[in-house]
Amino acid sequence: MGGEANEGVRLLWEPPAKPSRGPKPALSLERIAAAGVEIADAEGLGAVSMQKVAGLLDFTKMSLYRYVPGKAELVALMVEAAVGEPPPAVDRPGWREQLKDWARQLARLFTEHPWLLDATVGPRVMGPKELGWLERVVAALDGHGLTGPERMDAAVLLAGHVRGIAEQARAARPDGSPETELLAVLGPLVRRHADRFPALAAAMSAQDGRDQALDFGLERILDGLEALIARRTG
Amino acid sequence: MGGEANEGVRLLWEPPAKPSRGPKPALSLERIAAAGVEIADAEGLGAVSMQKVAGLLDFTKMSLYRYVPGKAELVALMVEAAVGEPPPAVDRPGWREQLKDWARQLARLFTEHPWLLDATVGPRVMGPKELGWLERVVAALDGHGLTGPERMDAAVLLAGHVRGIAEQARAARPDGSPETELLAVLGPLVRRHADRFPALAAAMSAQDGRDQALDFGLERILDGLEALIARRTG
DNA sequence: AATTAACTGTGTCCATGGGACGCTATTTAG
DNA sequence: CTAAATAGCGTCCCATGGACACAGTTAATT
Repeated sequence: MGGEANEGVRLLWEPPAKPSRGPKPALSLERIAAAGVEIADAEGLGAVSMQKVAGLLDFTKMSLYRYVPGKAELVALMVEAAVGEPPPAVDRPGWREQLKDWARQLARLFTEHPWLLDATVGPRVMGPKELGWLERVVAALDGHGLTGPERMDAAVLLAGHVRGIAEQARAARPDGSPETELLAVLGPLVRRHADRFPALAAAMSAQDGRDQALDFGLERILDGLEALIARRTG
Repeated sequence: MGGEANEGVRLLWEPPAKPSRGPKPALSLERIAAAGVEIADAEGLGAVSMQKVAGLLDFTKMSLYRYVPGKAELVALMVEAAVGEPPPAVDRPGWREQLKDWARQLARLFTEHPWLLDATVGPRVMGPKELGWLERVVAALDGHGLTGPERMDAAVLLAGHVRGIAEQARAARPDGSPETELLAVLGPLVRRHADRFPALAAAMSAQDGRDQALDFGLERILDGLEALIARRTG
């Protein structure tokens, strides 16, 4: 319980100020985070343990604690490493294109690192890179008559949608994981209990490409924002 | 790894068919799930262990395994118990009011059981109650010109938004938890690096009630859906 | 009523996980 | 050259999820 949140903040926001005396560190936060990401990409966040990360680097578990206060901070570093610098603003001018591009980039991120979904639940301190992403989307909405909180709310709305879609996409993926692909089990379940879930049974009858869901919600959100912006500026 | 997903499905979807011979079970899935929910409500999902749940019921850890194949299934039962029967459709007629009410109810659920946010990440089998909630929202959209997949996508969109808001609300809550309330740490951070996050710094300058965020996104989504429906039916 | 099969609750054991602590080796400021 | 500071490591502890075998209990069958 004594995680001392301040430590985590410093680790994410301030370069670790290399010491003058003593042996040279053989590791670095970057290498440690990269090793964690590698494991998480391959086997999921659950497979990331101090042991495994250290093992991948040919060090012992306890060595890592010279660099990282605890596992929570390791995961935070992994998130920053995986998120990376926010993609440069696309040169197309409209806010709508900007947001659409941003959402697609974010979706790609969740596809490449599905464990980000697990690593970014719950109260946590965001790092500069993650905040950079947020900055990008809020900036894209500048100067269209929305208030500050409204711009933030719009960002949360967009991010929440992408998250939801990514989660659903992950569940549907075969993955090689022992999870009998969820759709394969949920579909028959709904059909077997069609009396209790008539609307679901009807809605699930048609099959279509999965990527539709991202764009569908995206267009709805953008339409809604456009309506508000028109009301404000017109 | 041998979780045998089928077991979990049966546990959620088929009543456990009480045996004819042998001693009467002193416990029940309901009591076990309730105990788990009690602990999670009080101390978070991380505090839920077989030991603690069993201890709360004055049983030993291993007794639970007579009822539940493993911890994953325990959590699934807890989710079903916490989610409860979907709220009855409100009697106001419009789909818009229906969806608004549904979203608010879901938000209330996440407020009362914040650990639901942790328990409902990642691929998992949904129980009948959870599917009942989904059914409600899909049903509300019946007969307005949307295709089946579109209705599903709309549901995911709405649920994703509520989730995102709930997550953000939880992070802002003081909680008594040792987490230095995130906003209190993130605000100054953004302000200190205002050069790197100009849009964020500007957007965060104004403070307002937190509940705005839920309704803001909700109205945007509903506006977007309304535009689509108008296009389809008009 | 006696037998027996099925079932319940439990005690013991193991592997894995995060983390505390102290020791030794190394490097550089003075 | 010496001493302070720091790096990596070995050992220990505790909590957790779970396997497994065992003894007590109950009801269907004989």
